[in-house]
Formats: sequence, C-alpha cells, structure tokens
Amino acid sequence: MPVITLPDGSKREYDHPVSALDVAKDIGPGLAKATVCARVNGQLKDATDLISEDAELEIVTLKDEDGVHVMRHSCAHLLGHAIKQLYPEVKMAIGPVVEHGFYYDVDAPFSLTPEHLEKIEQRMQALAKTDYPVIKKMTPREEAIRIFTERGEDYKLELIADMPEETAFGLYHHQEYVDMCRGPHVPRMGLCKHFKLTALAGAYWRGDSNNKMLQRIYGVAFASKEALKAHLKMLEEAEKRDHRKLGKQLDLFHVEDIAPGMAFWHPKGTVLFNIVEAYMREQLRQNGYEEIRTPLIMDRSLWEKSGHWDKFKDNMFTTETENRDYAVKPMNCPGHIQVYKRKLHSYRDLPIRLAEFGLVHRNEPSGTLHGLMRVRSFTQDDAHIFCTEEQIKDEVQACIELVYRTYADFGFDNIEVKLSTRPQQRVGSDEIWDKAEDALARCLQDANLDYELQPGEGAFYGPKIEFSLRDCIGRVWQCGTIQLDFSMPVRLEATYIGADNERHYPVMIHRAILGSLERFVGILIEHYEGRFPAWLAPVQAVVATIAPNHGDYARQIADQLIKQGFRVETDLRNEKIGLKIREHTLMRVPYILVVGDQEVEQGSVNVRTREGKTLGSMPVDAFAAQLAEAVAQLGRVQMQAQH
RNA sequence: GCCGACGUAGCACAACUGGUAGUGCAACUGACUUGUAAUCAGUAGGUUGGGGGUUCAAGUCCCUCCGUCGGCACCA
Repeated sequence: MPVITLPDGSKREYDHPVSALDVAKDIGPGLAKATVCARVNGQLKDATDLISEDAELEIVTLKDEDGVHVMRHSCAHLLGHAIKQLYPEVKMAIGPVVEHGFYYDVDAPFSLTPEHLEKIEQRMQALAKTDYPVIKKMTPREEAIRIFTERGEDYKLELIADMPEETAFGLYHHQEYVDMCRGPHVPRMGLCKHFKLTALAGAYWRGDSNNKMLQRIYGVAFASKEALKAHLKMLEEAEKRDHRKLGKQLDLFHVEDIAPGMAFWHPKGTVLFNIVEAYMREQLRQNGYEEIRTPLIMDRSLWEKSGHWDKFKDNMFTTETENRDYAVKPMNCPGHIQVYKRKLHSYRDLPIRLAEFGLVHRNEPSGTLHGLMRVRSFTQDDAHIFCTEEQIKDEVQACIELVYRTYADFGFDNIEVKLSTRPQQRVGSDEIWDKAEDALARCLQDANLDYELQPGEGAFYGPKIEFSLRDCIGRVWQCGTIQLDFSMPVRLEATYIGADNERHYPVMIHRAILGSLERFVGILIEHYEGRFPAWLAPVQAVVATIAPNHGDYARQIADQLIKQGFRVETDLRNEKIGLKIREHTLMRVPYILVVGDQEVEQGSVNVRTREGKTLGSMPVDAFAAQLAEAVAQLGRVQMQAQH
C-alpha cells in the first residue's frame, strides 16, 4: 500500500506497487509522455521500477538536467542498437555520458568512417522513431554471462568479471539488442530525438595504453531541436575563436615543422606576450618576490638527484659536450635551489620567494601537441617559496589570492579548482604527504573555494592545487598551480638555521599564477576572440590618412601618442579610407584615427572604434585621455561588457 | 606514443573515375587622389610536406618518414 508524495506535497495512495510511469499516467497523459525517469526519495530510478514502499516521488523529464543526462545515456544504447543491426560483428565496450552528449567505444574489425557514422545515425533515427519500449530486467549473474557469451560481447563479460560482488545486473532490452547498465534509462526510445553523431576517435580499452585501442564514436544530444542547433552553432562560432587560426590572421605567432611544439612569436604576438609578462613582473614586485634567471642547460647529475631524471628522462631534451651529459631544464626548481643554497639562511630570512620567467623544454609526446596550449617549449611565471611549516598557510593563501586577482584583471571569472593528491610513483614518506595534502586542503577550505579532488594526480614530489581555464570549445587547461614540496629541499640539500641554531629543511612551495605564458596567451586570444582590451591590444590605434598629403600630420599625431606610451601605427598608403578601415577593423585594432583636411585644420583626430562606432573629431589629448582610461581598466572592462 | 583523417603559391581554397596545376586575397608595377568595412588594370609567384615505388603518364594509386587536426594514453 505505497503512499506516493509528490513535490507539491500532494499524496497518492495505491493498493499495489506502482511505477513512476503509472503515477505520471494518473496525473496526466502529457506528463506520462514526457517521463524520462524518476527521483525516488532523491535517487534516480527507472520510470518503470516498481515502488512498493511509501516514497517521495519526482517525475523527471527533459526539462530536468538529470533527465537530459539519462536521455543522453540512452542515446548511447540506441547507438549500440543501430550499430549491431548494421554490423553484427562489432563488439560493444562502454558507452557513457559526457558533457553535451555521449560516446560508445566499440571494437570493430574494420575502420569506421564518417560514412559509417551517417548510416548509423540514420538507423538510430529510424529506430527511435518507432518509439519502442525499453525493457529493464534485473538479470542474475549466470544468465547475464550466458546472454553476453551467446552474443560474443567479450567486453561486457570482462566488465561483469570485474564486479565479482554483484549477483544481478541491469540489462536493458532494446528490442533484440541488450545492453548492460546501472541506469536509469528512458522508458521508450521516442524520447531520444535530437542527437547527432559528431566524431570518431581512438580510445584505449579501460583507458590503459597497454590495452587494445578501440574506436570511439562521439555524439551530442539535447532536449530540443533548438538546443541541438544552438550547440552546433556554438561549435561553429568557437572555430572562429581558435587561437591557432587567430594567431595566423592577426599575425601573432606561428609554428612550423622545423620546431614542432615551439612557437615563433611575431612582433605583434611578442608585444602581447611582453605585456602579460610585465603585468606579472609588477605583481612579483608588489608581493615580495625576487626575480632571478637560471641556466637553460644543467648537468644531468642535478636532475638525477632531484628525481626528475628517474621519472621524466624520456621527456627531457639532453645534450652532451666534452664527455659531460646535460639536460635542458624541464622545470626551474633545481636551479632555484642552487641559488638559494649559495647563502646561509636564517629562519629570520624566511619566507624567501624566488621567481623566474623560466623557459622550460619538455619533450611532450607528438600526439599531445596543440597550438600554444600544449607545447614543448614554454615560459613559466614560476616561483619557489622557501618557508617554514608555520608559514605554509599564509603563503598558500597569498598565492590563491594572487591567482584570483590576476585572473580577474585578465577578464576571467570562471576558474576551475582542483586538488591533486599523492600519485603511485612519488618521493617522500607517507607522513610528509599527509601533512602536505592536509595543508593544501585546509587552505582551499579557508578560502571558501569549491574544488574537485583528483586522487593520485599530484606531482611526484608533492600534492598540488590546480587552477584551470577553458578554451573556446570548453576544453579545460591547467594554468595556475600551487604545489607543496617537502622533498626537493632534502634531496638537493637546501637548509636554513633555526632559532635552535640547528640546520632545518625549509618547505618549498612551487607556484605559477599563469602557468605557461604561451598557454595563457592562447587562452586570452580565444577568450577575447582577438578583440583584446586596449591594455593588451598589440596595436592600440592606427592613424589612417584620407589622402597622401595628410601623411605629415598623421605621423606627428602617432609620434605624440607613442611618446605618451601608447602603441600606435600609421597607415599612409595611397588607398581609400574604406579599405583602411576594413583592414584595421579585421585586425581588431581598437581605435582607428582618421585624419583628413578637417582634422589637420583643427588639430584633431576623428575616432572610429573597432565596434564600428564613429566617435567624431576630438583633440588628440582628449583621445589620449580616453585611451589611457581604457588601458587602466585592464581586462576587467570586457568582463562587464560580456554580462 | 596509439587510432583515424589530412598536407596544393605568403593566406583561404579548386583540380571528374590517373591525362598540360587553377581561382580569390596578399605581393610587385601602373592608373585613380580618395571622408568611415574591399577603386581599376597588368605582372610575377608552386619539383603539389620529404623520400621511394607502380604506370606511357601521379597532386590523384602504393610504401615510408615528417608535420597538422580530432580523440586516447601522457602532462614535473
């Protein structure tokens, strides 16, 4: 005799076990049709699961994020259904939900092509259209094994073998197709409507590169046609923001096969890069850091001692001369310790904060390279803070604050925070790791930050906090990081003299605010779609002449502004003003200063903005004041404009 | 590194099943003397990523290396 309580507080009494779908039908046919699954006492369940006890019930539809999630998951089954009808020899591995959609990893004896995808998608559409019911059967272990053995689904059998505790498995019957899943799933396939298969890729079985590589089919799915369309449109728009494309168009940088994964920065890109660096340098000055510079290449023995050689020798560039082996630095920390060690330090000196815009080289696997985001040569805004254990908290806190202040200045407000803890391969005792992980976790909690825990993802010498930003299509890239390290000072014998007149090892905090300057600039390009705020724009204004005889005046204006510290160019070409405006607008120059007879006469400039607004003639000083104001706002101005 | 796709002039792209490598922009030359997103005409530019092979003939087919793109694994 279950009593079902609905979200509005109303109660319904039944004299037999009911499913959420039954209840929905009682409420109305519209709701029944929209039912994707149910939340029973807060837990997601299949709409067809019978409820025999009193329960709070919420009918979940596609208006609910969870409903969309379940529908996407069912799309993966639908993909399985379709692919097995078309290519019965394919073996199904796993088909989970991902952001915006789903994928299915399959083992096919042939290479899937976009043409296959098209056929599969059509079959999916046809199957979904029949609106067949999905039948869930909790199936005893033996029977589940029998079913998948009969069907030759080796991967499903392996999954079952991996859950030795389970006595029964949820098998979802999609007509003749059977898939195993914890669920829930949609009760009928008509709910899967607005999907599209989008990509093919390789993926290792169980994410292990020792295993066979399977073929992964990616798809997206949404609650409505409009949402699907909007998503595809967004991807299209995102393509225009791609920093690799804009880097070429705006003449910022290039990469070529003479140096894979290493950027050639062009003049305009270098201006941008230098502004970012100068900004960070000013932060260092204001926050008690001392800047240093250390060698690019150091003896291999240093890297062996630090532990880097052991773990990363395959990813390090090496060189050799006069029978000595060297490694190109992949990190700055050992160099910084060498600087630290040249002096005897008192506990009174701590914390000591050594910073470097360190150019590091890492021989990243070829398949990982990605524009400026993942490269083999990059500049870290790196620093190492040598301090006592008591100072950890204040120092980490200060770093966190610096990250948020800095990112806000660059126009970012959406920062993902993660805490990564001890990995399998590591140096240092468990006590030390306990201490370090606790310290970082406490700092995050004190700062009131939501963060994701990533067990096993820490650096080999210590746990780390990561600050990540997203690129234009939502890929997440690690930027800032704060890492606690109790080991490196011991290994490389960095000490200080304590109040007790004994030698102690300092704690070392590795921290980067932007992370890789290359990556950060890449993200900036995408974030602003190349429309940099005046602060960052490589060229802030172009003085464009109407006719050749205005050249002297234009040059004079430009000189005047350049002397005031602005980045200004002239366009004296014998071309029409329309062409000049078009070209500089496409190059995303924030201001175009048009000068003709009228301006020469008045000693003014006629200002046109990148957005196409003509601000009219104004004295040069007035423009300079306006530009200075725009520059002073840093990147925060754009942030407000976007909301 | 692995799976798959791709690589044509500085850039963006074209060249049917193998049959003389083209177009636009940019560059250069000249004309036009310009008022808020493209003035007109002409000229030049490529061993089709490198190497090898099949063929009477290869941008196109095959092998191999390099690189790029999308994922996966990796990411100090």
